[in-house]
Amino acid sequence: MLEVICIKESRVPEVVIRRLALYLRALSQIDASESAFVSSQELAAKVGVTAAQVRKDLAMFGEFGKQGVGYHAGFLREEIARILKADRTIEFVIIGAGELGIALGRYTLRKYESEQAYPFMLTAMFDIDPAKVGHKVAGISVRHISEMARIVNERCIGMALLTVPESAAQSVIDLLGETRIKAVLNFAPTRLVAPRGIRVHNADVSLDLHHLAFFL
Amino acid sequence: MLEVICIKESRVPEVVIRRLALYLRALSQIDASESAFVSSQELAAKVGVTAAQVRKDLAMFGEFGKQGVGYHAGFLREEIARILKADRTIEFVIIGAGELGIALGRYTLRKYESEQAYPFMLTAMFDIDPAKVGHKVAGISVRHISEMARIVNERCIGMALLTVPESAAQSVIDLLGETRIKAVLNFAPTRLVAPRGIRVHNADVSLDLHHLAFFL
DNA sequence: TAGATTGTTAATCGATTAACAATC
DNA sequence: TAGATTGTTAATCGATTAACAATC
Repeated sequence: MLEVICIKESRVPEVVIRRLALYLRALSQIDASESAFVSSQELAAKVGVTAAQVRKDLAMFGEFGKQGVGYHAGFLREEIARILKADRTIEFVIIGAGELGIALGRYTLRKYESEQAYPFMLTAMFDIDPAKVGHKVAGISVRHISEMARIVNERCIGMALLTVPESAAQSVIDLLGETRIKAVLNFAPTRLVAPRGIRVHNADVSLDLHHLAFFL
Repeated sequence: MLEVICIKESRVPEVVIRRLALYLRALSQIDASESAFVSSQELAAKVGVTAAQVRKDLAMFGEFGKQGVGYHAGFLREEIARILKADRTIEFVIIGAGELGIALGRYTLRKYESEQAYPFMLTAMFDIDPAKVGHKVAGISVRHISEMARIVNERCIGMALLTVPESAAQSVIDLLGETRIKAVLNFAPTRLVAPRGIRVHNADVSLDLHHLAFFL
């Protein structure tokens, strides 16, 4: 007789992670001002989901509440931040120093400097165009793409924003396969074949526009 | 005996609409070059879903294929474009002429001018800052927010991109309640309470970053 | 203790996948 | 006709909601 030992593949649905980010944001807003405890009901109302869903989502990661009382807002915020790795500084790079890349670079750097708990720090920007190399974006120099792999690996950077033209996106992500980059946010309107070990999310404005136009 | 006439509330799941936009993009790419017909299998492979899903999605809107043959690529592209309202020019405005607003304005205008079938046309930009009013973005003048309602209504514009700071986003969308705007793409990192009849989608980079950081 | 709210199990709902008769 | 592929129905899967015992 064969006993199969099933390793509980603790698979967390994507939607749960996304909602966790919403809970974190809501908790960051109430923490200081209101009472020290929040119920799943209150948190749910702020985020726009059901109380049962809040409890279910949190239950995937542990027991954070007290029966009859609710969740300690500060503690829950810290725990969710830990789960989402937002309790440490996350360095990232931007590849593609066009208008969108520069706008996102300035935006995130400003947030990092002004918001206490904002964890994402832009560390470097890259472009293939020699005319752009050397240009400074909010204090960060744009470097040539050929330096990318070395710099990313030296500084152990795991995250990249991809703001290159559609035609360049696939070749850039192929380059990233040789680096420590593990997560990529792709702004190019194209489906990328990701190298093994790299997770790609798409932030495609054209797709959002098409989606919205359906409701006109 | 009472006969209940059930109006088939043709509720289309959000994910289906999103995939429709992906099918449209894939079809636009193959149309000219390859064979005139595509099977659900081929289309599925290009988009990264199953063939059954392609057929199921399309079946929600009609019968577009021929058994044993597949779908005529050009015809299917036109039909999906019609469903997504991408068969006509969709005028939209950008509210908030900061860096992100300007970058998105230039990006979409360039696409509109260079891509044959790109349906989204930026018609006006607005800001509350008098220093920004009058400035031109790729030929489009930035106007004061106080002119927004009048211009949007005169030109029957239904779509808006919201690129104002988080603190201003809710008051702007309240203003939109008085206009013909029906769909809003919100870039501010905050949940908006939409006026009746307005559909809001969020394009929140911070949320995407949190989501991705989970996988580091 | 009494009231409230969690964590969890069971019921429901909806979306995806598989399968196949219809038919080009 | 024979082979292929659709449109659709049934089976599966997974996520959401409801309900409630446990307990603060």
